[in-house]
Amino acid sequence: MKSQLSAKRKRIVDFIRQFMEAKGYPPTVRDIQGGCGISSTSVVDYHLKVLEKEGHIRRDAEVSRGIELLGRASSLPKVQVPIIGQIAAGEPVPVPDSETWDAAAGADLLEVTADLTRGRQDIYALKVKGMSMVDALINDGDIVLMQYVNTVDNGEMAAVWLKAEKEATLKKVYIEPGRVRLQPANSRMQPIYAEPENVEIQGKVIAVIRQLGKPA
Amino acid sequence: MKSQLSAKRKRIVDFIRQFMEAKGYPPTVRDIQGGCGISSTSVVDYHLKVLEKEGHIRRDAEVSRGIELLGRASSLPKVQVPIIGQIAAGEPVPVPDSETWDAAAGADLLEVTADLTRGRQDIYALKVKGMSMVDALINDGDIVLMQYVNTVDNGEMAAVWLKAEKEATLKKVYIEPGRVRLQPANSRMQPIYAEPENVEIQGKVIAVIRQLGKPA
DNA sequence: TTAAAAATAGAACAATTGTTCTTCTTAGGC
DNA sequence: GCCTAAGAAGAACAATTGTTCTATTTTTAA
Repeated sequence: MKSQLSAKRKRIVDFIRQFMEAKGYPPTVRDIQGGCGISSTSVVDYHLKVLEKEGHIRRDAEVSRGIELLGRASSLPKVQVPIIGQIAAGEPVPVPDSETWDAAAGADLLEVTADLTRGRQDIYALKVKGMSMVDALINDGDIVLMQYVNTVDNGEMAAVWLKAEKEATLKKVYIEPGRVRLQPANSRMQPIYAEPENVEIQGKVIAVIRQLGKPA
Repeated sequence: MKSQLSAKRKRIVDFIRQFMEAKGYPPTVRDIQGGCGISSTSVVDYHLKVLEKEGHIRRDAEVSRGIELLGRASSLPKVQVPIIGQIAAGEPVPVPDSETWDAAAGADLLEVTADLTRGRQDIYALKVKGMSMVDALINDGDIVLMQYVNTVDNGEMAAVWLKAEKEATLKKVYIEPGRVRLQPANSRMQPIYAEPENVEIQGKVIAVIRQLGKPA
């Protein structure tokens, strides 16, 4: 149902998008009139009616600024995730506290679409430092999205703190009788085993994001 | 400047957010009045004035629905990236064509925030199949964001098609005198060398996204 | 060329909607 | 109690803004 846009109507849609971005609310018919160099409000209304029929916008009758851009741009909400620190082999893993998710708290924020977090709560992010996690297929500089939990299901990847060794690592965790098996994500590599008392789950790994060719 | 919200004002802010999500445009004073069970428009105006002074919203005077939520919505635009196929060791790498970025073209779309693509154009995505890319620290099921280019700078990671071997791989590419060095991202591993005629750059790797614990 | 469809113009109207004014109630500090 | 500030109520007003009507021009198709 969504046919191709004529030049003028594409201009109108673009204008609505820009206006929305700049102001936070949609333009009026007269805003569009001025912004697109159209000489009458009735012409704007005419094109808006066509755009609605073609499925590019949705309009609410008799409602001021009652225009919504469709084209499934607005579907997925964004989530802001605080980057609370870095994870490195020899350092304790930063853990979120009650203030971590206060909007005011000024930490670095990463913005991701909600499909990455799948609507989960208590999400935070850590920046990976060093090459010690390559067995988990995680590189220096990667961002790991974490969920703050103290237990994980078998096979889920978690940030693990090995108390005796004072070492942080990212591994798939399997609870086995009398021991915990820590399995690298790279299944070609060998697991290591640890005493249950020696293992502290610091959080569950939800996703990994790597940007290549970063500036310094 | 952003003090804590009283119960009633928190309700108003939440209502504005929900209304915005549902309708695509902000509510009127009277919408808020009805939605929050307030008995007079002047009371709504009173609270909106306070919310603006406290920095939670921005208002445009004399403008209908002239309310913008601040704080969140740092308004990084989102980008829709088509997932045009999969990349596996023994298969040719899908390359985008002119129709790939037509909004209408129905392929799977991945939505990411623009900071991931850094505003680059001609971005597409591939789903990694198989374990053959683990030397690039890329796992089965990962999504790689690609930019459609035929040449890369030294050290950038690219999707490479080795014509003779009929094999696809993701490697860092270094042009050297008389040969091309293909270096795994895992720097502990050894590079391989190829004839320049045997190397076809299919695209540059911009980012890697991995979701853990996916449903089937 | 000619007729139909698409697009444009200008104006007037009516509904929506922000603003303001006055009065009243409630809550907390002294 | 008495005071001040915050909050609430209702109504009236004025600006904003969507809608509609008729007439005209341009484009498209036969």
